[in-house]
Amino acid sequence: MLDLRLIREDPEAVARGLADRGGAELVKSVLDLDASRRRLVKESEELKALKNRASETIGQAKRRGEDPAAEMARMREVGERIKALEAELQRVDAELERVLLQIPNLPDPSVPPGTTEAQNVEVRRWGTPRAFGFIPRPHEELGEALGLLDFARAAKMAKSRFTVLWGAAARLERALTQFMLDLHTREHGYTEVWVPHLVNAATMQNNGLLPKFEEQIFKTLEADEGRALYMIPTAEVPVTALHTAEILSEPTLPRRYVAFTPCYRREAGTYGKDMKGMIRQHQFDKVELVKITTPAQSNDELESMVRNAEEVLRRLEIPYRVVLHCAGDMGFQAAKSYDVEVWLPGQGKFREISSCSNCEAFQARRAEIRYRAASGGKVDYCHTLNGSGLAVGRALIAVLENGQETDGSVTIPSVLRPYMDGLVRLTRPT
RNA sequence: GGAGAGGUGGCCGAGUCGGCCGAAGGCAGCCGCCUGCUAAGCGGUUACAGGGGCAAAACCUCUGUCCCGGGUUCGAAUCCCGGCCUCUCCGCCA
Repeated sequence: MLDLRLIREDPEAVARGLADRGGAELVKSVLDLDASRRRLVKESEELKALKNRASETIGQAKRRGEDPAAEMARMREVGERIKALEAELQRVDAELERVLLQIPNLPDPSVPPGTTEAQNVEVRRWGTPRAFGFIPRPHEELGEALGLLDFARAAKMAKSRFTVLWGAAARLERALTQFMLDLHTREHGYTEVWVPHLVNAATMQNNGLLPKFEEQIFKTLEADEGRALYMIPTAEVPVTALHTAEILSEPTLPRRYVAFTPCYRREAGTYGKDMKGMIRQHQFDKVELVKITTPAQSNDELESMVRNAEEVLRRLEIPYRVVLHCAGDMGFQAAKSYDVEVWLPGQGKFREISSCSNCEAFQARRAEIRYRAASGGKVDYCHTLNGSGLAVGRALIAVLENGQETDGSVTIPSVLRPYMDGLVRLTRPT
């Protein structure tokens, strides 16, 4: 959610910032609603002040043994008027919030303009794709041939976009997870947290996922609809929510958290897209990085977060590139975001394996995550950042495709072998 | 799931038959004084949000907030209803 005050004070700048991402047309209605809201607040507060003063004198009169009946009757009427004003105010507030929730975050000044993927900017590349000497196969072929990935059985018990991992593949999933968590906790200074995988509607809304992305999220069925829980589409949701409605002290910032959770996504509207293999699943594992910082720290912390995500692929010795999103290609909550794209020889292209975003105060404002400045004691909103460090399923794909050999076996990156009892190669079990 | 108890400021804790309670007292923090010794004493001070005034900061003022949401009342931390959470006992359970 954007700062209402900013919209009020400089609506043109806000509209300009939103030009590439949509929502600019909503600025006008925010302004109108805000104006009527303030009118209503003013009037009802004046009446309340009047009423409070009168109640005071009524109390005093009663204690003196007088009968302030006339005054009481008058205040009864004032009370009715206040009630009416508040009903109207509630309506306007709800509408204002509804509109505000539709507006995406403002891009950081360093974000390139543009409306589509084509205007994203590649910032750097690392590693050289292997020369295979044969045509590298996509992971789903490799995995099925090795008896490690089982799409048919997953579809039988659930539906498409689910996968069963057998034996060494299941182990590899766990090894990757463990490796990433160890790297981030031991070397990058993150604190590991374990969090709920189902959260309430308020938490989803504070994050920015509701109401905009309701159709992308799995939801539990409750007799009382208002108490439904949502399966997290990413650990970003519960981890960022950790400090909801808290005031953190500046010296404890930045907070750096890492969490491992499964992620659940409906993938509505992606029919036909990435249907093969386990690129796009309803359920996948992810190691997520979250930071809570002061406004001054956040952009530096974004840079180091991307580096932390990249480091995973460097240690796995898998090529990748880093892309800076243009304004129009960013997620709803992001002010600036980088994708790390891993090289997938089976597809012959780079595919997103991590997305690191600085949401600035967009989420913090909704969730009321604040900090008290070390000097001066001022309270202000924190900035929140999140990034995958990394998507485990896609990392597994990358390991399979990049490590494949002529005979269809797969060489395991050396950094993972300690987590696999020293296993060097995945081969077809005999 | 059943029965009971409870949710007050950074923490502890008091709030009578609803008014003078944004809330006693203690602790902690901050500022100052005093003191010359690893401490104590004295005085003051310390919540958050929103609106208005101000070019703005300081500041002034109003409103709201004693778990949350409704209600009763001229007036509610105090009464009523609903919800959430915590604790104890029982049941069930990985």
